[in-house]
Amino acid sequence: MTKIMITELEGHQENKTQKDIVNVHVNNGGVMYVKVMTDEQLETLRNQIAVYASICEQLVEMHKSLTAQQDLTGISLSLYFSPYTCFHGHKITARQRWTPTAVQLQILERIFDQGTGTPSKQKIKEIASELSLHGQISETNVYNWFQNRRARSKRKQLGSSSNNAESEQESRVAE
Amino acid sequence: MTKIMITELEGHQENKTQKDIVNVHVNNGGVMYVKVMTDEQLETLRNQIAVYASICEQLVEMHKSLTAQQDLTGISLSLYFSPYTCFHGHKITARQRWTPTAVQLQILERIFDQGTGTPSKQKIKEIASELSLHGQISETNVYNWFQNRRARSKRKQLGSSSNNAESEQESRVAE
DNA sequence: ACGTTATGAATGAATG
DNA sequence: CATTCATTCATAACGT
Repeated sequence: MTKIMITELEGHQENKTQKDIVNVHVNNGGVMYVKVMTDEQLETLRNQIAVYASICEQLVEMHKSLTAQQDLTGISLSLYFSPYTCFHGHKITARQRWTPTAVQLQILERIFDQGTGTPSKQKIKEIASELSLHGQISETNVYNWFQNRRARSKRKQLGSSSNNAESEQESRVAE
Repeated sequence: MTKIMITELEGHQENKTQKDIVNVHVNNGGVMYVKVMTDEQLETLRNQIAVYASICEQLVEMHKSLTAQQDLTGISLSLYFSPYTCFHGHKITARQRWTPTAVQLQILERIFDQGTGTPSKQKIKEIASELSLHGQISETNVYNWFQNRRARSKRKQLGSSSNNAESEQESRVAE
């Protein structure tokens, strides 16, 4: 039976409608930060994941049938996923600025985490080449990404190390 | 200051591997059940969703190449969904966002109007420090505020003068 | 309750 | 690199 004392931070707002992910002190032993969420929020998360699961399944099915029979001219597109759930704005916009796809991001993060800090020119070329398999990308994009990523992770470091006394006041949700 | 007593349900597990979303009693007023999760767990959820996103994209790619090869008439699945969608930067949480109090806003506006445009790092610190007397605030908040304030006041200028650019929140038609 | 607007925050790119 | 700018997403606030 673990008891946790939750003290709501920043009481500067009277009518907090449903801001309810708060930081939490665990007072048994150390100090541990956890999130608190309502059933509703958790439900939302579950739904989001469920939607993905559903989409994935449908796509897999689709792919299977496609590869199985080649002559299916009328594949019923019953596999519409209703985009309103998770993808609230399925705009068909042509963005002018590059946005990494999920796959690309994953790869980039992985490389970044390997700590091989400096991405040499050669390296950049390679990465860009690999990433181009998963979507439009240029070497400049890769370069910028690493620049920004490093800078921002650094900034985060400094910011958090400022004054971490145990005062319950601090400890805003990490950015 | 709301105090919440968390008692872990079914304490039949010592080494809580990662089943540790527990129910919670709120003892102020009514009884409210919420879940508690560590950052780590939240991260896990995020990753799960990210993985789904990744898989989905890959599947879409697969499908695209398949349909491309085989000239399947009428099967143009526009499976495109914006990568921005739900987890812009893998953020899932209902992020709580800072909202300046009236007093804070007043002060900020005043400083902004003084035209001392660039708020240096040091300045930011001071301002944040002062504003913290009037409510929860972080240096990042201050930084962002000035950033946004400047950008938007500038945009307004431009918009009113010559051709009216689209408002900030438009959605542009695809290519 | 629900759609709109205002605005805090995230981030790709540019600039020094 | 360090900062700044520009654009866009996401949501608090607000009107209906």
